[in-house]
Amino acid sequence: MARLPEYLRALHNLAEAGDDTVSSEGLAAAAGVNSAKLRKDLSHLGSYGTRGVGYDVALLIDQIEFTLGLTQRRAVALVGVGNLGHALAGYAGFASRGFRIAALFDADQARVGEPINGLNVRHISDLAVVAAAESIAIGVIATPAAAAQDVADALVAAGVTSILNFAPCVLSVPEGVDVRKVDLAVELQILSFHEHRKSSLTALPGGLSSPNGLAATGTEEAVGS
Amino acid sequence: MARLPEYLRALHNLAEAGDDTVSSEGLAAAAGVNSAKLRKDLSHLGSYGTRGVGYDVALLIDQIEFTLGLTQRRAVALVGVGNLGHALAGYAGFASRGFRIAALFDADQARVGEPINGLNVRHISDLAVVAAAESIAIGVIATPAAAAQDVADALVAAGVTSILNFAPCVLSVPEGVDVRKVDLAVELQILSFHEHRKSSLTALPGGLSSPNGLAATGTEEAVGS
DNA sequence: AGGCGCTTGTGAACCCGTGCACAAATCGCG
DNA sequence: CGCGATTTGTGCACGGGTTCACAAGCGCCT
Ligand SMILES: NC(=O)c1ccc[n+]([C@@H]2O[C@H](COP(=O)([O-])OP(=O)(O)OC[C@H]3O[C@@H](n4cnc5c(N)ncnc54)[C@H](O)[C@@H]3O)[C@@H](O)[C@H]2O)c1
Ligand SMILES: NC(=O)c1ccc[n+]([C@@H]2O[C@H](COP(=O)([O-])OP(=O)(O)OC[C@H]3O[C@@H](n4cnc5c(N)ncnc54)[C@H](O)[C@@H]3O)[C@@H](O)[C@H]2O)c1
Repeated sequence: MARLPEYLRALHNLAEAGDDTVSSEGLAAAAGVNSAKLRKDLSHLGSYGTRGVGYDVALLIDQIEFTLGLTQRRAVALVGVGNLGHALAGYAGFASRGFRIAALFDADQARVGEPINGLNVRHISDLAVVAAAESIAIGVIATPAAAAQDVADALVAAGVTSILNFAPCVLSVPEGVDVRKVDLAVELQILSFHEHRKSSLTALPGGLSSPNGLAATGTEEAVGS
Repeated sequence: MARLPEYLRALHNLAEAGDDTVSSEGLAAAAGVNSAKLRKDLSHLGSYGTRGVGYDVALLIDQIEFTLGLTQRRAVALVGVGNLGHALAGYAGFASRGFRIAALFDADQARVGEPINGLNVRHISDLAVVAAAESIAIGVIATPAAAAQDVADALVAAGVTSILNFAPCVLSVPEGVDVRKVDLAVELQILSFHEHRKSSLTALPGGLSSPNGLAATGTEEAVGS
């Protein structure tokens, strides 16, 4: 499930706080989900808590990390060392969550050779050999949208089977390759939609009729203090 | 629906390409979704295409932009001008998608006053007055996780009712405030899970038994060339 | 040792999103 | 003017995710 990383983060927080066991209720609150959902998710991966007491934090962390394939530190390639690429390359949060940025690539010769965070930017033409040498299976695209498809093709040709795409465009990849897209403008537009809905609602204080029957789903967070 | 922004982006691309009308099939392909789903989405917002011909691109853009509340250019506040915050502040994609970064905030006095992209960083204590003056309803949090809840509280107190959170933590906000979270490490971990699943599958070539019954949903992209 | 309270695991109902398939409608052309 | 090609809009069934609710199991305290 896509919620396992959230559980994992919450568990690490609990482990740092010194907790040894957690109840499903407590972990659900820390991860911001329903407790029944969490129990069902955890049961699906065969992890057994002990009734009456809860889950063993350290054991559960191991279970989830194994399920997510984080027992090995995975190497990722970052393509496009521009505005966003710099921030990503300098981000310490990846290393602490099971990943190692193994190589940086760019098409701009002026950027090639630039050292970032102890790593030198390499030219995109080196992608294939470096990916093979470092056994890179995950690629991150932080190039303009116009170049994203070409980069994706190059990544796939280099043996990458999972791609995280920051460019606002749809990628077409062969079967067996997974793509996840992160589009920040889309996130803001969804928030804007909520703003629009809210202001329409306050304009009609009785709430007689909502402006439409739409409901945005996804990464939504249920409110509540 | 959360897919409207995707449709909008695809429509803008089509408009730039000079197309006047689109079939649901064509737009669905450009947005990477099923055509029936797209038609149902569009029918939900009352937009009427003409049968036998398709949808009017310009009209549909207006319809979707109205539904998303993008008729007015919305002002957003960005809090935390660090590694990631710099990239966001310098990103041109927000302006072209209906948003205006109206103010930058940070707690670090060394950063206050720094000009970024024609905007000066202000101290977080100015948030309330600036938000009121600029009528800011959307806030972006790009601070460390430890500070995120405090920043969220300050944003809410300043009248912000929608928050985009980049810090890896759950925020608790009062009812009526919407929060969307973007966690890049989570995205990578989901990809890692897919990698793990794929490698387990190839290890058992017959595919007799999948390692578990999990299926990650969400921003997934259906493969296919 | 036995009972009691707490927590997990899960059965089942429910709800919603998804996709198929088709009727209705519109345009272009003869 | 009428017909066929094309495309929208939608009824309906299916599947999966979500939630409630409760039985089963475990530890602790007496
Ligand atoms: N900066 C942000 O905060 C932000 C936010 C959301 C989305 N994005 C998206 O992320 C992408 C990158 O944004 P940015 O602001 O970093 O842009 P940028 O122009 O600063 O950086 C793009 C980099 O990609 C490199 N590049 C171009 N073509 C390439 C190719 N074929 N192969 C390899 N490298 C290539 C360029 O040399 C440049 O260094 C864009 O698609 C943008 O829409 C950025
Ligand atoms: N850099 C990335 O690529 C990246 C990727 C994913 C997630 N993130 C997350 O984004 C957040 C920011 O990352 P970063 O790399 O930019 O960190 P950073 O340390 O470079 O920047 C954080 C900024 O927030 C400011 N800040 C701290 N406390 C504040 C407060 N109370 N009010 C206002 N400002 C405050 C700091 O002064 C600093 O300028 C982190 O939570 C990180 O986990 C970053």
